[in-house]
Amino acid sequence: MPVNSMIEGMSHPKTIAVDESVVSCCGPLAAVTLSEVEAGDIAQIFGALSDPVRLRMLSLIAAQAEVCSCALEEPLGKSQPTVSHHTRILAEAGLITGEKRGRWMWWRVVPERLGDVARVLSI
Amino acid sequence: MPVNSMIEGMSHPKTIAVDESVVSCCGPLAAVTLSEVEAGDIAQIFGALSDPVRLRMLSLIAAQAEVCSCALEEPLGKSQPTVSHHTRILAEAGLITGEKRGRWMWWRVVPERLGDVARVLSI
DNA sequence: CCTTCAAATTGACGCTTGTCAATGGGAAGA
DNA sequence: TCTTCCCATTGACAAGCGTCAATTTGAAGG
Repeated sequence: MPVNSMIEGMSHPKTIAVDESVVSCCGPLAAVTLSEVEAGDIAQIFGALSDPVRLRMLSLIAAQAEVCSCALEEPLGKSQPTVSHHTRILAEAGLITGEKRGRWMWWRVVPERLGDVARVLSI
Repeated sequence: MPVNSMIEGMSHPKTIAVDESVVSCCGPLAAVTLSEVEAGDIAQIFGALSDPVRLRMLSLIAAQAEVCSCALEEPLGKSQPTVSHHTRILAEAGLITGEKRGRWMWWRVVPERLGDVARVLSI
């Protein structure tokens, strides 16, 4: 199974672009040597996971069903623009989804996406 | 289960320092909110996976039982110092292990480590 | 020894990234 | 409409990262 079909793209509200392109579904790293584009797409997702603030953010969101942006600044100890920056990166990687209700932005994790990423590491 | 015991540290030849500190074994992201140190340790591993060249390198190594450093330059299209740089980062993250035999450096993936990382993404 | 060869290290360069102050956009409430 | 409040965007800055040429280390093999 080719590695270029490893992770399924997911759309996201607020026109944040998730790469629906190459990746699509399940397959171990060793199956086939990655092309440069494939590697780039997957690297982007791991890049989203490669920052401590974003990992703690993901952990915070995953712990509840839904979390408001405003509820992230204080536990993370980061400014509002910084929180916005990080949620954007996680969303672009398809790892979280946001929905604006009233004045608040509510974030949820996308478990399927996490599963897809995990599957890349299998063997 | 606390997230600070998520990934088992692994030692590596040639005194490349792998963080044997915090991480130790298995547990989903949502279990407990990550502390800053925990998040930093895990982020380092994802950071190793966040570069296209390193992903292709990992893919190349995983495809065989063992790969010589000298066999990586040409398929990756990178210079010898660059290859050395990337193998070092993957090794420091515990994702590959190297053994020097004669003049050649032979690399293998560490499947258990990949499994541990995958387990972090579970739910 | 001396030479040869593979890998690691150093130094330098440009590009990317995380951060925040300041500003802009848009939705609720008076 | 005007004000308030939450979030996104912009701009700027320092720090980090990927890359390679040049050099060093270290192991074979004459």
